[in-house]
Amino acid sequence: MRDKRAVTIFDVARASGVSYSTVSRVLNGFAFVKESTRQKVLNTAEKMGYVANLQARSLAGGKSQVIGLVIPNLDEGYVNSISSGIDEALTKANYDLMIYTNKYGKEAKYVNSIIHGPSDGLILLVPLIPSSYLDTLRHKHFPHVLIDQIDPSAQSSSINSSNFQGAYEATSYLISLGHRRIGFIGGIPEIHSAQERLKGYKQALSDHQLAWDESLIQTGNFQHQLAYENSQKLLNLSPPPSAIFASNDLSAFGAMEAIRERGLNIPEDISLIGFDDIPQASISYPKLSTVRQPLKEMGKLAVEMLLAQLEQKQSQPQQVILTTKLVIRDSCKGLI
Amino acid sequence: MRDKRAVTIFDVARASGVSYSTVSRVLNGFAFVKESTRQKVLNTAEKMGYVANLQARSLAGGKSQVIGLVIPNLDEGYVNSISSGIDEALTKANYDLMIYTNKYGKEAKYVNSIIHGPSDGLILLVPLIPSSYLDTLRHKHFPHVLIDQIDPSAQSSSINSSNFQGAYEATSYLISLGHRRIGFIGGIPEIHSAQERLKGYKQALSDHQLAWDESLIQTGNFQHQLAYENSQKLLNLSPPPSAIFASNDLSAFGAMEAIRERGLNIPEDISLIGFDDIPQASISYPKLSTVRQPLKEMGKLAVEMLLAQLEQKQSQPQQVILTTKLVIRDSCKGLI
DNA sequence: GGGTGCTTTGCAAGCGCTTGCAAAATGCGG
DNA sequence: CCGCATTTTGCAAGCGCTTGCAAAGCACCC
Repeated sequence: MRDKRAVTIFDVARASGVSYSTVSRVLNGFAFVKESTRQKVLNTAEKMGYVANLQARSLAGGKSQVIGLVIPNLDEGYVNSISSGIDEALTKANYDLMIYTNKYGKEAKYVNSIIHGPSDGLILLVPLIPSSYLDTLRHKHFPHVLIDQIDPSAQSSSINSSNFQGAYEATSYLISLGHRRIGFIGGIPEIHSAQERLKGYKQALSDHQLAWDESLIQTGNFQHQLAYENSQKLLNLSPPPSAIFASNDLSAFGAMEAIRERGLNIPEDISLIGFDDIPQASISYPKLSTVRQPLKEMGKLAVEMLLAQLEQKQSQPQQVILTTKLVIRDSCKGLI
Repeated sequence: MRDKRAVTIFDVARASGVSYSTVSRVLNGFAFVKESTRQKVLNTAEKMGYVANLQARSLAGGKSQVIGLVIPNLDEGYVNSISSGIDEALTKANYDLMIYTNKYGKEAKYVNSIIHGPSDGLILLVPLIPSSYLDTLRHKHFPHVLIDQIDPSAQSSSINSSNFQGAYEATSYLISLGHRRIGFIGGIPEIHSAQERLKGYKQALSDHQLAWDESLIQTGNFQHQLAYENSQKLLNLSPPPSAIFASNDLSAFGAMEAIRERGLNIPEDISLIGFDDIPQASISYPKLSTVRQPLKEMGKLAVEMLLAQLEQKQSQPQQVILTTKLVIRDSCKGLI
């Protein structure tokens, strides 16, 4: 079994000749502690190798220095890039990270255990979250931030990127290249970002006086496999589209596979553009043109907003929208 | 601020007319509780929406149901696949996951805080870990499992895959295809798995009476960029190798890029094989032949071994080696 | 030298839970 | 129906920490 004996504030207190509450106050950066005392305590603590017991601290009503992160899963590029940004920011702020995975579609019924868990706050990076979940969070005044999710009531802080705008630009770019029949592979229809991307696509078409053709629009799920199948359908149309806009990079890769299977070349025979700019996009072949979401940035910002809540600096929920950027690489080409 | 009021065992105890310690025992699956009492308590707890306060439980000496995972970072395919396996197994066993990132090379000086943190046990998925770190873990009898790491003293449980064997097979496969000049892109030389893969490569060559040529062996770091540069060097040799074996898939993708930049085709002009079989390998172009490590499996097994330790079922450290498997896809071709 | 108004420190209680120990129930044989 | 061995239960202490409250120090003034 695990040995638990460790240096406690009592030990530190004894060693530095003060009371344990003074030690506690020093450790928590409390005011009203004489500077000389503070130094003395800090030194002995350091010397004795004191390390705070976070569960005790948390139990007693203090902060646990743990932030929870709810994500759909651990092995998806998009989520990982954001998580990585979160992790970096958290590390810098001296917080630990607790990860709760929650597969798409699986009821997120664990709010309660999370709230009663060690986390001081929660970052939700799950696109489809039941509103009951959010209600609980708000009702208990549990600090949280939403990523890639719109809160219709605007009662929770959230971070999104300009999905509409990005999709609009991507589509416009294809149009400017001369494409007129542009296939669209959507994401999960219930998800806000997916809806926005579709809207952006449609808007760009109509702004350029192009009627959009329902048969060119495929409903997807942000995954490789379905995008692959959807692309096959697109390719079966006559005439097939001369370009495809996939709602995320993963789907774009699915499209790539389908296109290649037909013996077609990207971008010579068909142009392809994605959304996200996950790391793979820049090392695929051909390198994928895509709409970049500032993924790490989103994670970092989420942490900042959450910590601001924790420090009571910011009480009003904020809705932030980060701008996307068209990244042109090698997967699109002008129509001759 | 966060509202903390929650249902405690006292509430449950009162409501079901027993003492709080009885409730505690029921909740912990203790023997010596009358079946009828158990049922009654369980029911009221359920009804009242009781959820255990893990920090309190852990403070009081119980289990926290949290496992710590130390990984280099959050956005790398190989690590994520394993982590994903860990997460699934943990979820199934009703444990939560605490993630500690620890960039390659950065001193892992946080053992102490982890040990004093909420984790009941620790999985270390960091290839380069200072032995002082391990010493602390062992000294404190803190349950832990190593992944992809050899413990020379065999005092810690560890999980590895057959790196030597896998590299041997990959190389032999290339040889059987007629290749004689096979470039090798290594991993971080200090890391055991990297060493084993190099050994496997060399052994395969010498078993086939091929002298190995130092200029064909490049020292890498498992990353895309360096592999790209190393591949350029390889390609500059005269004659260049007709095949390249990269120590991991990420490096293989770096090689792909370099090869393509020369206007060469894979596998027509040059064959390429990787190691790991991360998800991208099967959707790249061409699809990458590689040596599959059972990544998820490794994660799952790590959890099992750790939980066995926690339940004191297994006290002897175990060293497990999982077998790799050659996965032949489209990136290798016989020499004409 | 005593009073006043700070600043600094210490004590005690309590966060929600586990667990050793002792007390209460229960069962069984006689 | 009693005594004794077991099975169940309850009590108290304690895990390491925060924090309200009160006591102690201290500087300064009259």
